[in-house]
Amino acid sequence: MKIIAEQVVSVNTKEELAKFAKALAHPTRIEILHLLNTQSCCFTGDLVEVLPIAQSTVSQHLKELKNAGLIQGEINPPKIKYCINKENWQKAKLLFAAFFE
Amino acid sequence: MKIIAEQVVSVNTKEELAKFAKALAHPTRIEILHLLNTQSCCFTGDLVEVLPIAQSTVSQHLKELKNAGLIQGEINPPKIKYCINKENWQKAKLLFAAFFE
DNA sequence: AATACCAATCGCAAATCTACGATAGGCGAT
DNA sequence: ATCGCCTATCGTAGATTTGCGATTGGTATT
Repeated sequence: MKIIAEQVVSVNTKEELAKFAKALAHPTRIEILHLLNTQSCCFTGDLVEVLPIAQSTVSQHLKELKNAGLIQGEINPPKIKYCINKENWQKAKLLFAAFFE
Repeated sequence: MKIIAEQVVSVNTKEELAKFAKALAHPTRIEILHLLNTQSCCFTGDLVEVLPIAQSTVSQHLKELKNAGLIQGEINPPKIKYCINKENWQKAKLLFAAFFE
């Protein structure tokens, strides 16, 4: 057995990293995040216009990104404006950077 | 429409990033990569010993990491030694870093 | 040649993901 | 109150993922 037993990456970190990675594990979600990150914010309708998929599917992807904590929505009647959740974005950035050393 | 049309992230980059993210999208695979990255290399059996899952499942995870290009196996009869694929590891590191800015 | 060991693959079941159209709900404008 | 717009949710279908035990295949060793 040549594996060092001590757990250098905590269970929580490991799972948190996997959660963020899962959110990024689809080209559409990568694109959404990239658009939000370069555009500051935008409405669901704007995304639907740009992406080659149905509105309901876009909504689902947004929901996943929201659940992962990477974006947040703000009601701006009658639209909903989505932005990067900067706090968690930074967290994810640091986790990935640390993971890759 | 407030979205800038030009595609800053190419389709290929987008898909490559998603591919790497998918490989990282499971706590077990995060742990395997972390072990390999801190241990240089190790055998499948070593991983099976440490991870709380069946040998066949470990083998499956290793296969996915191999397919994503993040690890490589080298035959060392009668065992197989797995290592980080440094070239792609670096590539992934840079892609994630660029994505998060 | 027979045996033992290690790891990959097969076959299967359950769970999750992706996508869509249809429907529902919230809010402003008429 | 009604209409129209925007977005979330529902229901569903098909694909993919995750996990396991059992089996197979490859490589020393006996």
